[in-house]
Amino acid sequence: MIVSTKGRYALRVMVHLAQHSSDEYVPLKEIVESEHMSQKYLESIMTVLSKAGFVDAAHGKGGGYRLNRSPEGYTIGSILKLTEGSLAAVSCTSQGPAACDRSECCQTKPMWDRLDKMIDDFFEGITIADLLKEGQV
Amino acid sequence: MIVSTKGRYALRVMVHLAQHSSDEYVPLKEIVESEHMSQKYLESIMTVLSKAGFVDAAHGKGGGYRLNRSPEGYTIGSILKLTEGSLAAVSCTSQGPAACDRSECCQTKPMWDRLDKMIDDFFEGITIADLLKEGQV
DNA sequence: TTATTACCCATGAAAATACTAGGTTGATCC
DNA sequence: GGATCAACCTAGTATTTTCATGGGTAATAA
Repeated sequence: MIVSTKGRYALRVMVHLAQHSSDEYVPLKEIVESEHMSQKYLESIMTVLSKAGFVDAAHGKGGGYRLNRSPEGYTIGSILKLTEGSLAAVSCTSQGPAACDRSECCQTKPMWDRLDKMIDDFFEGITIADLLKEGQV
Repeated sequence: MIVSTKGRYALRVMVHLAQHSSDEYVPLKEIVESEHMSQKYLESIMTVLSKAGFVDAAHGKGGGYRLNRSPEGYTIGSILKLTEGSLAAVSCTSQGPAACDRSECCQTKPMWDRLDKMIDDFFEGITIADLLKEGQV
């Protein structure tokens, strides 16, 4: 598994915010109800997104979260890297070159590097805006 | 993480067998020493490869494991699917369509499907023979 | 000042991962 | 036919990751 619920929830929340966009803040409670997620779990994810400047947050009545860019401004890769930490398909490549002491003689290392590159390109080539379109088949 | 040590060990063993090929059997002990792996852990992986008919096994003195096809006959995908069970990047897609009850309305599902397809094509397009070449840079 | 909503910190159950331990079966060599 | 070698089988276990839960605090609006 390359992407856990953490990253998937983050994406779905961003899509939800994009769909219900305007200048209004959307409270977490509403998202949780319509997407059937755990509120407490989502809170911890939203804090990360908020601290990283991906969303604006507002306390109190009428508060909640909202996007601060257009949906085109968020790549899937940027969101997943933030919430998942890394998108590496194997541990050999997730911590930089030093993670594997056999990297110089390992016959499989070049393949993992190519895979990582391919996955990174894939996610960096898709934005939240693309997901909105994709749903309207 | 999409590929655990289990699958990575399996690949490295297959590469090792391909490199030391002939009609001779290679005992696990030798592989473990040259690749620095846990013997007992590898045993459990080899049993899977053996039962699936990927390698021949022989007991006793002069025994061990050997490939029963040419290196071109093994795709990386076939080995990883066997040892890892699945290569799905997200749980939504790993158990077939039924795994996610929101798949019909989910905006992200088509993306996961495309990712899975891409990863599958990647691994099915590489064989053990390719890895042998890759190491000789 | 009360309701609402984000934020913070700690804890925990369940599953997956990466082994470890000890014994059994089958083949070869002397 | 006994010693040795190496695959095979069953079970257990420590560690880590995942996916939350619970309780409280801080900021904002009506």
